[in-house]
Amino acid sequence: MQERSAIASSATEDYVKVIYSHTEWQPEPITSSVLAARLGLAPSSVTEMVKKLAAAGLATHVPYGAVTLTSEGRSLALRMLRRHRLIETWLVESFGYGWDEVHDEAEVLEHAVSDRFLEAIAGKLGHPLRDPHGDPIPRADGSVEQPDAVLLADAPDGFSGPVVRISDRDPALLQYLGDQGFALDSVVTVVERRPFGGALAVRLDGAGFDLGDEATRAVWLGAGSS
Amino acid sequence: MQERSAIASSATEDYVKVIYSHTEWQPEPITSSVLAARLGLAPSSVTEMVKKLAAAGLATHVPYGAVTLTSEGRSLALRMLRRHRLIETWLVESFGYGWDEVHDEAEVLEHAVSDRFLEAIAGKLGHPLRDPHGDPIPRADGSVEQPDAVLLADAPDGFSGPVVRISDRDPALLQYLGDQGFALDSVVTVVERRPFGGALAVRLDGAGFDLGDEATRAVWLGAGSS
DNA sequence: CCTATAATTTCGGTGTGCCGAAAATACGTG
DNA sequence: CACGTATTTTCGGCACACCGAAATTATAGG
Repeated sequence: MQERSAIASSATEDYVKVIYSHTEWQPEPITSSVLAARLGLAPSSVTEMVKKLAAAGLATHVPYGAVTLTSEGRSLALRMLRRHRLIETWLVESFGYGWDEVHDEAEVLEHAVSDRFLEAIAGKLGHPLRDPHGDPIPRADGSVEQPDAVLLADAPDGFSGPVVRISDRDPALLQYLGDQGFALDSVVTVVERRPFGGALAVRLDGAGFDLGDEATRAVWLGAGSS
Repeated sequence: MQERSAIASSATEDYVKVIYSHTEWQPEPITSSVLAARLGLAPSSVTEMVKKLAAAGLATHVPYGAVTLTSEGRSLALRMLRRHRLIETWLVESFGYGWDEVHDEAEVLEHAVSDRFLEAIAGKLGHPLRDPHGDPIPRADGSVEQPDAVLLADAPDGFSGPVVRISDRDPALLQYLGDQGFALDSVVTVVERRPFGGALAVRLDGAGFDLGDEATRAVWLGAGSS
């Protein structure tokens, strides 16, 4: 029998969160090198730490292969995502942070606040189910509403639908998209895909512009029409 | 020339805060063993860490003697006290925490929140100058209003004055005093000092009771009358 | 002033989490 | 299928902050 839910270190919480987050966007499990890149660490550090996660019963690891979470690891990850996203929502709603400014603050606070405190802010916010970027906020019991959505990069020409989610990975991109008028629920229409891997022409609030590869792979559109 | 204000570790912040706090109550500088006791650490750990504080230009240390802060150390300490006390105030005002419940949460958050965040809550609270225990909150520029007050243990018989400060060191004591009706600004009158180091009889809101040594050395009364 | 006791420091050691360099393994291409 | 490249792991090391045991220094009482 493994150690039953010993208190996880801040590092452990970060690893687990990143491992889980990856599967939110991509079905394939994450590899060491991607994990290292996301965490900004050397690959060797990741290998070592993943071994510890496995020893703690939070992850399983095929040597030279992928890293997967156990159900215990997944539940810790969901707990951390709930914390991160509730805190982000709260910073925007109650403190006037912009959606491009919340990430770093939430990154620190998610490890620091108590459950009591967290649930207090959840209550104040009316137990929201999505954060300022449209990311779903797991409930305290670990259940999540995964919105079905199509990546803007994958949307067919003519497709039109509301923005339901925007990746918060790159604050600069968030700021740029915000400046262009992108917001949750604003309706985007795919006008034309420029040939040879070029930009994607879209229309938003009547105005049209081109989006590069990075941007179109960071925006999800909800149920719409072709 | 020393390292100019490199970012202090959480441990450093704690040491400096405790060293400073001690001088708030007692004029003599703190010794290693008291520091160790306050921090809940082994004396040997403290010796070692104090050496690092000295190397960082935050403290000076006479071997086998006292630990004192440099002006740089003092300013870091004041910064941490401002954080701690603002957060405590905020937890009470905005989250319904009791004054005996805020300490642990604040202890963690004080190392985690950004300056931007801290000043946002300071603004929300109207830039208060004292926390729920009556402890003075340093201003952002490092200045502090030290209320002049007399320790209940030192007050003469017949002395009467408002509670201006209660030590937050022992949550259980805070809870007890709260239950007895003690609050900031409630007026306490010293009735009689029982002989042979006995309890102190006081009167509060018409009711009278005896307080032991520990309690009378945790309560300060403001300008009053004998 | 000298000694017993108390406070402090030194010393060797621990756990966590990180790194770079070198070795091991996997994988695509010819 | 064999070989070169890319990925992953192993290994030795480091910084931080902690510990207990042993050695050192301070201090109070006789």
